[in-house]
Amino acid sequence: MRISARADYAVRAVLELAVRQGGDPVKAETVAAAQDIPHKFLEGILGDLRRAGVVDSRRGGGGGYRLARDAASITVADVIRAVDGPIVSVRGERPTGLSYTGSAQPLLPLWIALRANVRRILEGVTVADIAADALPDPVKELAAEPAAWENP
Amino acid sequence: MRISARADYAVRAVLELAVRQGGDPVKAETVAAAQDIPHKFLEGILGDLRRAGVVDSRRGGGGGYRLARDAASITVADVIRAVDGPIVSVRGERPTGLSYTGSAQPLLPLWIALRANVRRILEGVTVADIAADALPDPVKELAAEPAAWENP
DNA sequence: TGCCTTCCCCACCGGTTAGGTGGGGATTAA
DNA sequence: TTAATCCCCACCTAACCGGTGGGGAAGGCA
Repeated sequence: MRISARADYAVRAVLELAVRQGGDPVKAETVAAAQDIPHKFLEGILGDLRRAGVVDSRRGGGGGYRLARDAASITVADVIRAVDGPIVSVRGERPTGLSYTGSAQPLLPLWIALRANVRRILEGVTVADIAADALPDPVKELAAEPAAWENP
Repeated sequence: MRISARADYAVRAVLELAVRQGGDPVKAETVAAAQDIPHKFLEGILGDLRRAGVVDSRRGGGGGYRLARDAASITVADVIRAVDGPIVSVRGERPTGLSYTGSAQPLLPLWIALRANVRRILEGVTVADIAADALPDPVKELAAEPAAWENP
């Protein structure tokens, strides 16, 4: 279960747009420098985010990117789906597309529960939350447990 | 966030050993046929599980595999770690190995919380639970929500 | 002692993905 | 008209995923 570089970069890019909200559009180059993301790679990511309706763009001098809607209405799940597609997959398929037989049958509800649990986090945190350094309480509680920081 | 074929196969293989517990060792070929897993591919997976101390093996006629300990003490997380390494990674690294600066700083606790949440599921479900078709209540509740079955 | 069975190790392989780069065209502001 | 900026496409290398094949090592049995 890996968070890809694209996903990580995308969240950071959107975040960078969020904290510069209100002013002029922000150039891809500016975002790239601020977050230390390869410029051309970031352009592809921003293209995905635009097609998904997360950001808006304007070309030409003084152009750049800005959020397409309020930061409080953009969840981390939105961003990740925009660049990576489905959040959780098993062997490349959505859990609902699987079929198990015999004793393996309870595996399906297990994967479904896992996905629901992941969504609970990623759909419950907005870009505004992160920008304000104010993660929702349930998330803060999870991160506060010392065990969560251990690598078993 | 994908569950690899290796992980899926590994859980199903261990499960197959669990339901045949008590008798003779089970041949890889038998597990492969029962769970429709490519035989040679499965052998590699069983090797990983053996090295991780999840299963025991015996060679020669009448040989095969069996669980190394009680099914109730083997969690799904144990099995997945045995074949795929760390459960959650960001850009190939463990979350604790990351460093974010500036406005992206709250990303670290977010990934940590995400990992903790995933672990809660995978470490909370044992092979015995699945074999008995008796998933823990919290998992059952998650899977019972209709929204968990939708593909947004 | 052979012989059969089964695991065990290693090498390889084709296709996909991840991560990244480069060039040039389209659009817009000044 | 010119400079800036996004936009699209092609490409590239390395790694990974899923899978296969051959042969050797260990164990049971006659």
